[in-house]
Amino acid sequence: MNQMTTPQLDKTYDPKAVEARWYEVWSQKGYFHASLTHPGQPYSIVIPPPNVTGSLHVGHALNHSLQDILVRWRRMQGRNVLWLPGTDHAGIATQNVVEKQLVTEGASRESLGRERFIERVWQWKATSGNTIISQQKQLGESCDWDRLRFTMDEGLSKAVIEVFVRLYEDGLIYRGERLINWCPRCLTALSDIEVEHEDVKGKLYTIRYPLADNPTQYLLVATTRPETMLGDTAVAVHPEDPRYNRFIGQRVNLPLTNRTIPIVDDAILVDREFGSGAVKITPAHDFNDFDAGERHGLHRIKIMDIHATLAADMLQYDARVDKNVLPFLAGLPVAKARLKVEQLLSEMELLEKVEHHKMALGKCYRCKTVVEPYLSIQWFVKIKPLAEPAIKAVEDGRIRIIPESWTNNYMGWMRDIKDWCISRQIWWGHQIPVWYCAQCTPGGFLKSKHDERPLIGLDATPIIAKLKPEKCPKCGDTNLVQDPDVLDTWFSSALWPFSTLGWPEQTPELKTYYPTSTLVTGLDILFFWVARMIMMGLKFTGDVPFRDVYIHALVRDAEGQKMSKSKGNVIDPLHVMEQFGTDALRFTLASMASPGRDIKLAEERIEGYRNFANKIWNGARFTHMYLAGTKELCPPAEQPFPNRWIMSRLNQTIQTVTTELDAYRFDRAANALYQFFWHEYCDWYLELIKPVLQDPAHPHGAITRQALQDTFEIWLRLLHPFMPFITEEIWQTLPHTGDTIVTQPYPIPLSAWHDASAENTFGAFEQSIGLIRTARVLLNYPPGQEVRVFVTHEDPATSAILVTLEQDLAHLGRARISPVPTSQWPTSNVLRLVTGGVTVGLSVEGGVDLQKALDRLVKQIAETDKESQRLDGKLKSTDFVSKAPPEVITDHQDRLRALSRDRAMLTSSEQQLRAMLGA
RNA sequence: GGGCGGAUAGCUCAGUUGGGAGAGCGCUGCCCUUACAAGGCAGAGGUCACAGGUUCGAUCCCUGUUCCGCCUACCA
Repeated sequence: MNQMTTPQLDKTYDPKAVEARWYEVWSQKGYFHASLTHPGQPYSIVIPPPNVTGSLHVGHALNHSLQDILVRWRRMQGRNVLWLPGTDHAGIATQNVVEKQLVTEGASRESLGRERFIERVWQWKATSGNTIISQQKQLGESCDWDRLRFTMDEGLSKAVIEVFVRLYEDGLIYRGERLINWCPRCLTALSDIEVEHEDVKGKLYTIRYPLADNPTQYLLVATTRPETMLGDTAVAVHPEDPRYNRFIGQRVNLPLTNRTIPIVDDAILVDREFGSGAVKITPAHDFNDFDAGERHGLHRIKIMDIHATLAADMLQYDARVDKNVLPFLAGLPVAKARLKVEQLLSEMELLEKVEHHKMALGKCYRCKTVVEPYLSIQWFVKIKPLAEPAIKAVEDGRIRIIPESWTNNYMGWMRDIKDWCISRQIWWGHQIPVWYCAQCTPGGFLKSKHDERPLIGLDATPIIAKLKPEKCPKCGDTNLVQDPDVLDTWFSSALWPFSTLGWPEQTPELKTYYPTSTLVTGLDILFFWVARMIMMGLKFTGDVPFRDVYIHALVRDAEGQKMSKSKGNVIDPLHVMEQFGTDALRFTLASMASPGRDIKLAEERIEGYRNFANKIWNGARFTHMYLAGTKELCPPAEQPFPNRWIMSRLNQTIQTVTTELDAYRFDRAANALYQFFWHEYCDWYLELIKPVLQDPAHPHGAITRQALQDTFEIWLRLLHPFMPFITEEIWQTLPHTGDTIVTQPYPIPLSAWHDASAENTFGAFEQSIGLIRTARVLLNYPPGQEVRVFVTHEDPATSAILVTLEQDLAHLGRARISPVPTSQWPTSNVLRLVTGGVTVGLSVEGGVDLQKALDRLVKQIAETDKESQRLDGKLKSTDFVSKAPPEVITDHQDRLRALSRDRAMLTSSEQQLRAMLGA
C-alpha cells in the first residue's frame, strides 16, 4: 500500500499542468512498449498511417482516440498489446509541398534533378515530418513509439518490391496503354478512386456532321465536350434505330478537319433516347469511346498534351485539323478550346443547339484540378483474382465489419472492382523495380515532345528484378534504364499490417501480432485502403490482416458541413486541447461516436465534458478529505446502505462499460461512466455519506472512508482509457498499489457487489427526497430552512425500510422526519405529495401561497386519470387480454392498481389543500 | 441513374427480441448549503417527418411519399 500524503488540490482542474508531465513519465518508463515475452494474449492494432505532410485534424483525433481507448483497455485487461504507429509518404502531396518550397527559392524539381530532389524530400521529412507524431503524443496516444514506421523505410520498401515482383510473376501486374485519369497539374496518373466527382451545370452541344456523300444532309451529334470532336474517329448510331440505320457504313465530314469518319453501329454505346441518338466516338479522350474504339478497331487520335492543352502537332498531323482554324485552336487549354470550337462551329452554321445539362465532373482529390481521360502507358494490377478471396473473407466472417451495414458497401465495390492503375509519374515514392534494355528495344527510348521524361514504348521488354540487374539477360548489355515511374502510395499502404511487422521476413513480431486484432478507420478510406489491405494480406500472408474493422463516423462542424480549410470551419483539435484539455476532447469524441451517424461537433459539447473533468477533480478533492487510515475489511453484505448501493451501481457500471466496449459502443460506455459518476456517485452517494464522514465518532466512519476511496479508485481505472491524464493524476494521489494506472487491472464485475435490495431501497429513498424537495419549492421554503416532514409508502415493507432511512431522509431532505402512516398525520396544514406509492407530507407554515401546490396536484391527477384510462381501455379489450402475453397483462394490471392508489391519495390531498385555501 | 443512411424536446443525439418516450446542452425559477457557480435543487418542453399496411398493441416491422446527407455511376 502506497499511502500518499493528502495533497492540496486547486479548486479547478488545470489540464495543461498535468498532461505533458504524465506523458513524459509514461514514455520514459516504456509502458507502451510491446514485449514479445508478455504472457498475455496478443492484441494488436496498426494505426492508419497519417500523411507525413499532415497535422492532426479532428478526424485523426477521433480515429486515434478510439484506438487509444481500445488499446489502453486491452492493456489493462492484461493482453499483450501492440499499437503500432507510423506515417505514409503521400507521394503526390509530399512532392507538392517540397516543390512549392523550391519555387520560393527560384528552383524546381527539374533543375535539381531526380536524385537531389529526393534527397531534398528526405531532408524535408527529417525536419517537418514529425509534426503529427508530436501532436499524437499530445493526444495521449499510447503507441509503441519504438516501432514507429514509415512507408519509405528500408524494410517497408523491401516489402513493396517483393510484392511487386511476386504479383508480376503471378501474372497479376501488367503494363499497357490505356485511358487513365490524368491530373494535368500534378502531371500524373490517378487511380479511379483518387478522382472526386462533383455535379456541375454544363452544356450539351448538338453539332451537325455533314454526310460525306451528300453534304447538304447531316447527322446531329450531341456532346458535352465539343473540343474533343477534333479527335473523333467515328460516329455511332443504334443498329435498330430507323432514323439512322440506313447511314451505317457511310462516312461524314468531321467539321473543322480534313478528315471523314465512318458511321458505325453500336448498341452498347448508343442510348436512342438521349440527345439526338447519334454519338461521336473519341477513343483517346473518353472511357466509353475507348471501349467502343476497341470494338470497331478505330484509330485513337490524341489531341492534348500532358497539360491538357491542344497540341499543335497533334492537331495538325494526327487530327488533320483544317489549316484555317488550326491557329485559333493550337495551344489552347481545354476550357478555352471549348469556347473557341463552339464559336467556330456556330460561324459555320454547324451548331444546331446548345442546352443546359447537369453532369459530373472529375477532379483530382489532391489538388481539385479537373482530371482528363488520358491515353498513356501505365502499370496495372489485375484485381479480380485478388478481390475474390477478399470477398470471401468477409462473407465467411473471418473479417467482421462493424457496423455491419457497411458490409454491403464493401461487397458491392469489390464485386465491381476495376484494374488498379499503380504507376505515378512523380519522383517521390517507390520507383518501379523494372528495367529496360535500350539495345533490345527496336525503337529505342524516345524523348516525348511534350514531356521531359523518357518515353518507354510498349515494344520495350521489362526486366523485373528486386535489385538492379547487372546486364540485360538477353543481350548482355549493361546500359539499362529503370522505369521512371513510382508506385501509388496506397500500394505500400496496402501492405501496412504486415510490412510494419517485418514481412517478408518471418519475424517474431509477425508471428505474434499478425493478424492484427482490430482496424479502426473512417469510411472514406474503406476502398482506398481497407479493401486493398485485405487483398494483399490474403495474397501474401495467407491470412486476413485484421479480424475486426471498426468504421467510425466522419466529423463535421456544428452545422453538419464537412470541415475544410477553404470554408474556414475547421475545429483544430490542438486548440481545443489547449482550451478544454485533452481528456475533455477525447471524452467528447468517444461519447459522440454512435455508429452510422456523422458527428456534428460543437464546442459547447467539449466544454460540457471539460466541466465533467472538473467535477471529477472536485470529487477527488472531497475524497482526499476523508481518506481511510488502516485498511478496513468488511464484506459487501454487511456494509451500510449507501455503500451497498454505490457498490452495486459501480458493479453495474463496470458490467455496462465492458460490454459496450466489446461491441465498439464507445458512446454508450462513455455515457455510462458519466451517468454513474455525476448522477449517482456525486449527486447521491457523496451527499449520503457526508454526515458519516463528518462525524469523527460515527460507527460507520472507517468502513465508509474505505468504501469511498475504493469505489473512487476503481472507477478511475474504469475511466482511464477514455481520460488517461486526469485519471492518472488523481489515482496517484489516492492510496494505490503499483506505479501507474496505465498498467493496473481493468475492473471486473463481482457478483458479491450486486445488491438488488439496496437498489430497490434507493428507489424509494430517491422518490421520497424528490417529493420533499419539490414540496419545498412549491411552498417557497428557502433551501436552508428545516421543515417537518411525514413520509410513508403504501407498501408496508417499503414503509418499514423508510423508517430505517430516517437519518438519511432528514439529512438530504433538510427536515425533521416522521416516518409514520398517514393515519397519524395531521389532517390540516400539511401539503401531501404522492408518487409511485410514496406519500410525503410537509407541514405548512402560515402565510405561504398554496396555489402552485394545488396546480401541481390538479395536473398530476389529470395525468394519472389519462394514463389509467389508457390502461383500463386496453385491459377491457377482449383482443388484448386474449392475445397479449400474460406478463404484459399483469404488468398493466399492476400499474393500473398503483395508479389508482396514488390517485386516491392525490384527491384526498387535493381536498385538504382546497380546504386550507378556503380557510 | 443506382445504392446506403438519416428525419425523436429549442439544439445535438440515445432508444436491438414491437407493450409506460430518454440524455447532454440550452431555457425558466430558487440557491455563493465547507468537493465543485466549470456548481446545487426544482421545473417547463415532444400528434417520435407524412400517408397507408401488419398486429390485441407500432418511435420500433412492411410499403409508398417528402426533405436532408453520403457513397457510387459512362447517359454522350
